[in-house]
Amino acid sequence: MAERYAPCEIEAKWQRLWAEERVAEVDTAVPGNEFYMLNMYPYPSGSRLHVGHGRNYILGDALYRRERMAGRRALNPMGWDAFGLPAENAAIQSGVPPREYTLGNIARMKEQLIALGCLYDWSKELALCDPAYYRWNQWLFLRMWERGLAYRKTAPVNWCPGCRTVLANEQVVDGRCERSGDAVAIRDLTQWFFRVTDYAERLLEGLDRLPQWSERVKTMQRNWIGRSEGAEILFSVEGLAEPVTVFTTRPDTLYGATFLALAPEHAIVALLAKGSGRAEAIGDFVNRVRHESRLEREAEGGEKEGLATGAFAVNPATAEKIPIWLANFVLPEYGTGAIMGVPAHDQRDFEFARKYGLPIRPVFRTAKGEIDPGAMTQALPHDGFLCHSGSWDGTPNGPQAVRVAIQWLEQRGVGRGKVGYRLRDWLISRQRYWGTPIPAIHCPSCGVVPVPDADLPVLLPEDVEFRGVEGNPLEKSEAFVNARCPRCGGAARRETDTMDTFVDSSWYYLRFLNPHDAARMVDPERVRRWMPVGQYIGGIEHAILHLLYARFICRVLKDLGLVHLEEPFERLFNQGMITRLNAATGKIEKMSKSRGNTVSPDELIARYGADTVRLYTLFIGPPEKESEWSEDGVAGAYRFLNRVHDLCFRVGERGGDARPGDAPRDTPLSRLMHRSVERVSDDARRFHFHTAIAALMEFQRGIADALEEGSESPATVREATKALLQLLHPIAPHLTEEWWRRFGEKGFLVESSWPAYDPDLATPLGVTLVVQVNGKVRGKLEVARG
RNA sequence: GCCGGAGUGGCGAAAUUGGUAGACGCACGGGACUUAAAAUCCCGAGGGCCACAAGGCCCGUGCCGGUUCGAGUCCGGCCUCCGGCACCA
Repeated sequence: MAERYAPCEIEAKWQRLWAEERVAEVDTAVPGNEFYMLNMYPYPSGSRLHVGHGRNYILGDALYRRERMAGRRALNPMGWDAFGLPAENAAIQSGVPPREYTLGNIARMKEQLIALGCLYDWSKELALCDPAYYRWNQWLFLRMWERGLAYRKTAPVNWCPGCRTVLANEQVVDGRCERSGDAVAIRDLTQWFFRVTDYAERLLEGLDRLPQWSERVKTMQRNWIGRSEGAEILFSVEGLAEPVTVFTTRPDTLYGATFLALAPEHAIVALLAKGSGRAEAIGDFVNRVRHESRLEREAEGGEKEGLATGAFAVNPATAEKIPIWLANFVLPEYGTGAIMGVPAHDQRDFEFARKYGLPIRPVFRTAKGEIDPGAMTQALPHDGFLCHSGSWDGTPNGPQAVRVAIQWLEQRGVGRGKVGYRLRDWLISRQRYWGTPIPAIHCPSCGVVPVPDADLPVLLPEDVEFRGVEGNPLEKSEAFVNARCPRCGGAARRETDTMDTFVDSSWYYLRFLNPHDAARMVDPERVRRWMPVGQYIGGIEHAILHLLYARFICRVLKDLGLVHLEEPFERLFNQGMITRLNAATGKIEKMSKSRGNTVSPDELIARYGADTVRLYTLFIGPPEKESEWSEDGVAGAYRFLNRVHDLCFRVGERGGDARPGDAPRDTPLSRLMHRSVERVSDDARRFHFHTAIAALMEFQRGIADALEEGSESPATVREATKALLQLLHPIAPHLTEEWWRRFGEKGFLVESSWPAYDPDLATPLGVTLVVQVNGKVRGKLEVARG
């Protein structure tokens, strides 16, 4: 009579034993070559605390176990990225203070992770909302400020007049506040930035040294940085002392520039309006464009809107007066916020010129000759040879033409070659309570003054109220806001902006090495031993922002002499998201708390056990792909574990006590074993646990059949069964530990060595030869290898 | 709109390098065991056509086209869905 598989008892027992005997403890002082950790950052949901899908954690844990079994050093710490909007919104909605809400979520999720059998080294646990952690955000900020890498400038924000607060883009729906429904206004605020653009070139170059990152992510990052070579050209403006600077990638088309277009936000607009006699029309236009929400303005390839300022600039090449326009499609953040309009050769400029009756002048002559501008229906390609371009005439299109133009500009002092980037500086200010306070003090006489290191951390006050209608609660805390100027000692006002949570998550991986070090941010010696992170796992939604910021901060730390490396993550794996139908929107969306479509693992664990949940989660499909959550296959996963349990029981009953080496080497079952070890090892290496599981299912069936038929020696069956347990262990750790011990092994299975295989025995004896005629299968032959 | 990715049976999927499309599961159908049911085990199955049968033929990896002896895989053009977003001059 077979024994029943009782997952709850087995799992509770092993979770207790692992904790008591401290399996996961790894001394960071010991050099190692692998370092596993988990990305805890499902932006933009903002919540770093829920167990939404669990696959991230199970994937990470399975890899960690595989590495341990392979005898390689691995560290599996857990960090909680616990600042963010959801905690603050929860406070507003329910009255629970953000800290309480956050710590409660951490405690609950920790329980869930332990219940899933994840082996974290809890001695290295971090919470990023802990002052012991965020004080180092502040310390880093001060070092960056000293070096000019942190600075202030104005930037527009979404302002909700009803809530008297700044809204995240996510909170603006159709130009209205998602909570109050008020129309959202654009306001200019002076805010803090990190000068990530100074690192654009280094961030771009570094991608070439990351062979173990997917091309997919590297391409996205390259496009995001958006390097483009071109030139800045100075256009003098009638009646003004200062010229307008324009960035263009095609300085060679300068002779075809028939107008200038400025972003309505451009600093010079106010000056132009003053002398123009149409200040009112200009003011209206600027206002209108600025109140188009950013999304509207940037979306839908929208309608080109423009207004002539009445002012004129001089084209430095032709010496002609050309009109200065304002245009909604020129963005203040890119380049210089001003462009030269070359309608003959740029589609957007062409549409704009047609709409407003501006001249179109081709400056390239193609094989077909010149084209009548009036007959054009779209912009011409840059093709052929320059014409109508003075001394540049006859230069062929391409880098040469650009060089000729730049040389000409530089000789006359009206422009220069320039590399432009699409990347913009990182706005880190948030007008919110639940984040790292920015360590600055506004003094009426000394200006903006840094908080001295000795006064860190600047603590978030706890005695604040959340009602969601008075703006940032920090501003209401007298005890927080009222400060002494560190320089003159006079009464001053503390900065109330807090930091973007991406600052926290940009360096936490380093902190796992010295989580309780009160004296310094990072420990360079341990960094030298452990870094870079051997394997980083995170959702594909972080392909750009988080990973770029983390690479940026790592470079800053290197420049500060704190770390020796520029690239923190040697190998990157981006798992796809688990999606699920959102009942509220009727759409299939990524599972996230802010979208309210998460699934808790508790119920499934209670019904089938953690091993089944892990097995099923990994069996869904390839982890790099997104997949839609469904529980249809859970029962099948459970059945498989039952079969394994049953097999082990029967082998234990009849298997004898064969010793290693007793088993004959070359039998069908031993060949299957070697083949299975090979398949599972290869699949696990490339994160394809789902096909590894398929191989394990075939392996289990093979052993069971051999046992049933009595075709193999007890020693071979027992050896194969133990190999099955080892291969299955990263996926279903509890059941496999249980049988490993029952088969008389001492110590933990997770500490055993990963089975090796003999390539000769892993190769099938026979091969199928397929006969194809014209690509169609016409026959098959079974033949012996060789 | 821009950048990146995906689309294969009723469903999740496999095919790592251009060479047997659908492994392994779910759901389903049939059978064994049982007084019965559950559980378990065994068998079946992409679609269509021909055949009493063994078996044979055709079609089939989102759509249209191309390269190749041969395409799920490579190339060009579309459609739909997902992620990111800042009209990139």
